[in-house]
Amino acid sequence: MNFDDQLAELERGAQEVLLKSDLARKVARGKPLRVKAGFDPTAPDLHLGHTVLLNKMRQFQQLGHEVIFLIGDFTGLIGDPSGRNQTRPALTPEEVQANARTYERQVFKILDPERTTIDFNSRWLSPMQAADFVRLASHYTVARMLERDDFAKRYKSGQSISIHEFLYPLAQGYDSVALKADVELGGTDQKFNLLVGRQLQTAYGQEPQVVITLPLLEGTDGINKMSKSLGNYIGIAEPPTDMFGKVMSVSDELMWRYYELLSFRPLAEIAALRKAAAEGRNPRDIKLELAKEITARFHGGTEAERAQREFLARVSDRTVPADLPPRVLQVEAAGIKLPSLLKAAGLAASTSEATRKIEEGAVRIAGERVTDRALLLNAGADLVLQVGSRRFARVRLEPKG
RNA sequence: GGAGGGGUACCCAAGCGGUCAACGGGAGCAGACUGUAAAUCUGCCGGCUUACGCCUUCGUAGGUUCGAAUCCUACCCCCUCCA
Repeated sequence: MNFDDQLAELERGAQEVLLKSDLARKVARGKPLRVKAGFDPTAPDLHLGHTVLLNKMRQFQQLGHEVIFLIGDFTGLIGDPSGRNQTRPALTPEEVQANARTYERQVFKILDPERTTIDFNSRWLSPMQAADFVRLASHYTVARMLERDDFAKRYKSGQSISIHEFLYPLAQGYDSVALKADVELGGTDQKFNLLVGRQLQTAYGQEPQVVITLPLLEGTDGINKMSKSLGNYIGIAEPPTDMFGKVMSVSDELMWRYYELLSFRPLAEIAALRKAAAEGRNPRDIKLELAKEITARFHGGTEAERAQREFLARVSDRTVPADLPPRVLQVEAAGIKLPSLLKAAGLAASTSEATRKIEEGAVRIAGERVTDRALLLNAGADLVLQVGSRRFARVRLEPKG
């Protein structure tokens, strides 16, 4: 890949590159760059939102650069005040290690293990003496600290800012010094912290790192950023059919955003897809390709194909999934009433809910809509139950005792 | 340390002695529509029920009352202002 293409590739999808000229100069040297990205030691359940960053790291790797996956176990003690997060409970070293292993397992679906170094910032931050921290703190000013938007807002509105919160950006910035980072990647919400790194590197006599911020991916609702707590996420460890279905459930508009940030396709190809859509190609088919690409990334091509077939069968043709694991339920000799059965099969949270769903016409047995809430099912039956278009169960009823 | 405000179902938020399982909004679920969605419209949205009803819920624990989310007492928690 030539120089210009390489630069274009690295800037793809980025919100900001500070400074582009620095990046060009560093790349032009032809030596592998040290690319750093920090991760919180908590919440090791990664979702697609996290992978925007990982994808960028991967791009660097493909161009021959070295990536440092930094786990902020020390800074985790502080708790990032970005976006006014609550103080997090301190994790034990064992928990941090366990989380790190979970990260590794998930992260190497995207990153190249050969070109990835996993590191912990406690390695250099823990041994620091109080005097070292004083020295570190001397390189930054209160005025600059208060430039950060959330600090500024809180200060202005009279909300408290603990001194230790100032230490977070400093510690994170110092990580770049310790690692001699050439590039640091992060979400747009990290911009301030990343820039502190540049400042501190200069103060410690190093060449400042290039800061690349990446946009925060919207969740499946298309409004809020993807997050586990909002329930609008697509986890990278989710089963293929769920993953496929969730990608398909995003709006047409959001699909293009996902293409831009999650697909590995060249930009030219994506442009071609847009053109096709504008000329009347069914957006559903374009979305299928996206869903397949993403599912294949985490589960392999075969599973992705299967998930697609399943999706089309279930949603387009409204048939039940092929390989439902059968469940055996014990029932009284007199049989079991439908609402109780739905609850026992895990398709409804309560018999009350089950009753409502039956009356709403949402319940099907073997594909046939059932509206009789008093329906009695007897032992010996082998049933495929369905609530709505998404919840299925196969149950075999056996007499109790 | 002083003064004041508040804790209601998943979230926000009304209610301020009975008509309250509790207005309204959001989220969620379902039906219709569709290209799978999104949007829109409609319904549901504590539990149990042989559908007649029954049971539990409004920070916690007591009390007053025929009757309390609503009044009283104590306690716990949160917030704001002053110091």
